[in-house]
Amino acid sequence: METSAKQTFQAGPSKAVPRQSPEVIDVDLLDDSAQYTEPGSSQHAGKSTFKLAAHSPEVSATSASSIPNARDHIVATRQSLATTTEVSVNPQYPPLDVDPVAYPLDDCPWKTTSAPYSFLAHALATLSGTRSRIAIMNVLTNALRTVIKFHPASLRSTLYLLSNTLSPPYSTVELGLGPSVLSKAIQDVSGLTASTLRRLYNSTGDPGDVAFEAKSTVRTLIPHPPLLITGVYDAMLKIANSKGTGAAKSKQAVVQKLLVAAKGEEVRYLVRTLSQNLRVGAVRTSILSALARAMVLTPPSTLELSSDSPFYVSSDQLSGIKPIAASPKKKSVDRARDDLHEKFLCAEAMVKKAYVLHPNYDHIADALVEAGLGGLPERLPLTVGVPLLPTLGSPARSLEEVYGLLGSQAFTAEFKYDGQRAQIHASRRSSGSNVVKIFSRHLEDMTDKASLQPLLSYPDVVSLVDDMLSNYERVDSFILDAEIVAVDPADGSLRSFQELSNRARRDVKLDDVKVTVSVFAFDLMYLNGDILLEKPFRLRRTLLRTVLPSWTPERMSAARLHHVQSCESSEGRESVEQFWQEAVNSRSEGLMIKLLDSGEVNENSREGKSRRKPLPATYEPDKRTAAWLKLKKDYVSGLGDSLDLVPIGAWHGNGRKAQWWSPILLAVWDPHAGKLVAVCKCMSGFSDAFYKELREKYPEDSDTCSRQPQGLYDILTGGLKPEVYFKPQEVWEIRGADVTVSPVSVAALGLVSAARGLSLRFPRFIKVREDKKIENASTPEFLANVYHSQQGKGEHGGGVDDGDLVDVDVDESEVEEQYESD
DNA sequence: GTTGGCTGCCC
DNA sequence: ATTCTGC
DNA sequence: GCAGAATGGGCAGCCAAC
Repeated sequence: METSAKQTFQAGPSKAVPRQSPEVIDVDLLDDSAQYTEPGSSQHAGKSTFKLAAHSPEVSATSASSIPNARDHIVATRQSLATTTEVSVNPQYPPLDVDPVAYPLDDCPWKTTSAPYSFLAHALATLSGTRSRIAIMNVLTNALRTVIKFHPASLRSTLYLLSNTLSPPYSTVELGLGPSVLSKAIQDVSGLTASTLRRLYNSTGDPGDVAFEAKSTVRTLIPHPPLLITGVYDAMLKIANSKGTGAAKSKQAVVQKLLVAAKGEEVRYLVRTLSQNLRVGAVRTSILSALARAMVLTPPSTLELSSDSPFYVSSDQLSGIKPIAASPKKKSVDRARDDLHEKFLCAEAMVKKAYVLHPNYDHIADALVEAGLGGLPERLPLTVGVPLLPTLGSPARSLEEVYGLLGSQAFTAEFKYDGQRAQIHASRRSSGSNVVKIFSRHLEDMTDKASLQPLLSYPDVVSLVDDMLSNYERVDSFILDAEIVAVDPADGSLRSFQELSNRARRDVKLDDVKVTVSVFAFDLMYLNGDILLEKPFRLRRTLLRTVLPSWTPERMSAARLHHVQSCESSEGRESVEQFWQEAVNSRSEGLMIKLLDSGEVNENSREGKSRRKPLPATYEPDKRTAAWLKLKKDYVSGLGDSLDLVPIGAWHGNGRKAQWWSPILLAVWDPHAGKLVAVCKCMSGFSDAFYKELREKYPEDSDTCSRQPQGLYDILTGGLKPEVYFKPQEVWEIRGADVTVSPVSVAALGLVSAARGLSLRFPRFIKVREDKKIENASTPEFLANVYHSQQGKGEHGGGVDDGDLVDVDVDESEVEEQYESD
């Protein structure tokens, strides 16, 4: 089998991309169905992935200048192919980006009964071609209308494929497929070598584009039946469900089957879907809005609608809407369009509300098809056992900013614990077996028994909740919001996030729990059958504190229930300032500031003019508003850990950063060894303009950027091997939240741990330190000192004395002293 | 049986 | 998680 | 201001390779 894979495309020395006229490879391979239906086949042995591909030394011929714009090149290639190959065989669909009022829906645009995948690929390709939100909404809306009208049974699969998910977040289905298997499959189907694919990948930054290019070199002799939307979705499920020995092979077999059957643009979006990075400018929110609009315009034919419905428009009304004027001189009055817009807004609110309370596309699709928009509240209620989307906090940079936004309105400042967000559901059952569920921030099920994935599982928290149900007589059911934190079993003092992550995550028995935790509850969304979301936070909190008081089980290592430590704004600004200091000096991330009663925000526009806008203190699923402000110490200048690091290498960026270096590898300066030692990668904080300059300062294969380290400095990278090395010549200020003990970094190796180096949590670029030379960059000792000062900050304060070490603006001479003192 | 790459999740 | 960008 | 995109460190668990 292996020998039949004639590789027409060698890892050629001078070609970055295949030539415009594709050569034909041995197609027998592709049409041999045994090739992709036998999971046991060993044909893939020895092939390497994109990542592992050994690059031939001749690659240097692929200089950036020989391909001024790789993206343009790809587009040109695609167009030239479109007239000659199977791309033109695809059905021609009507344009989707038109005003929905003008979109033709009289004739079914496909010949199959079930909706074909090519239609979805057509929609995705159109989405990719625009950044206009209006066009994106039009495409999504018209595509969904078409599916609803001509094959509503495909709606579920369409929603999952559009949103690039497989199942509700709280179910345990996952693809278990990464770039490794995907790239092997593309190799096998296209016959291209790993290094050719690797080079394509470097220039396009998108595995889907690579697959598209690779497949365009292949001509299939035997026509394949069209892929269907439901078929592709079912294949994804099949991939997800294959587990155990041989799983990788059978996943790859399914992928190859899909790739062989896919034509033209289908290939690109299939692979983007499989790599779980669709990148078409539309995710959940837009999809839900479009779904609502589609239902307004094109309700399923099975529904009986009353003419005065607040959601639907009659065809008479629709035909009364004028097309949008091409010249935007003045907007002509169009009552019918305004009315449609109103209905859109109303329907969008309904669909989004249904989703945030009950995030399940299966249930939404079924409810819409069977009962219409009006059926949503009843069919997707807030349910104990089904997670709702959590309220999110918006960042605040200082206490001044907090007071500026909230003025004199009552708020509470709560400790922001460094643990894991948990939404806890409980319901007492008379039969004895209670319903207890724990969900993560992204709504994954973390309850022990139900979880088949490697997630943190919390039998100790489940046991705590069972205790609560049996001991709190006024409580039958609740949903609460909390942070689970690792604690010292002896005194309950807080431990680090890293310790929490050390917990086993699967099939954990109560007695096996090694890291004790506390549950710090901070909100209550549901109690004894009452939905509390619309109640002000003050009331929710009072209920939480009175009905679910703290609880410490007998057993010392069991999970405990606490309420978060807080300080009220009514205690005065000084107390709040003091509480903030306490948070800074303890093992907490900072504060969460929460509005207690519904009020207003001050929105500071320029020149001191401030507008006030209503600010509810209700529980707002999936919203980031000023009602919850997170004040983290590492946001506040002068408080976070800030390091001066040297850029020493980089990787090729992906997607929108495909033409740039990203991420960048950063190093500390070790004056004793006279070496630069890699600490971490960084991709955040750079503006696009900075990326462009950087690409000019470090052009690929130049004297400042090459595949091997060059220049005067020795470089030590440990487990952080970049694709290219920069000539070390500048120093950047990099901020992080914490210094971490790292399995890959060798920076400060031996100073904190004999086997592990140090790295940085949440690294981001702040600015170039024009005033610093390599020799003035941060040292391993400095890194180790920052780490030690963090450790000093337990529950009991501490760390105040050595707090100087984490100051951003450490005096130049102080830094020098540190070097000397070692 | 052990090691190490891959994956998906937490922050 | 953080950050930047286009609409 | 929202929505989307690109990617950080680090962990356990799984599976393939040795």
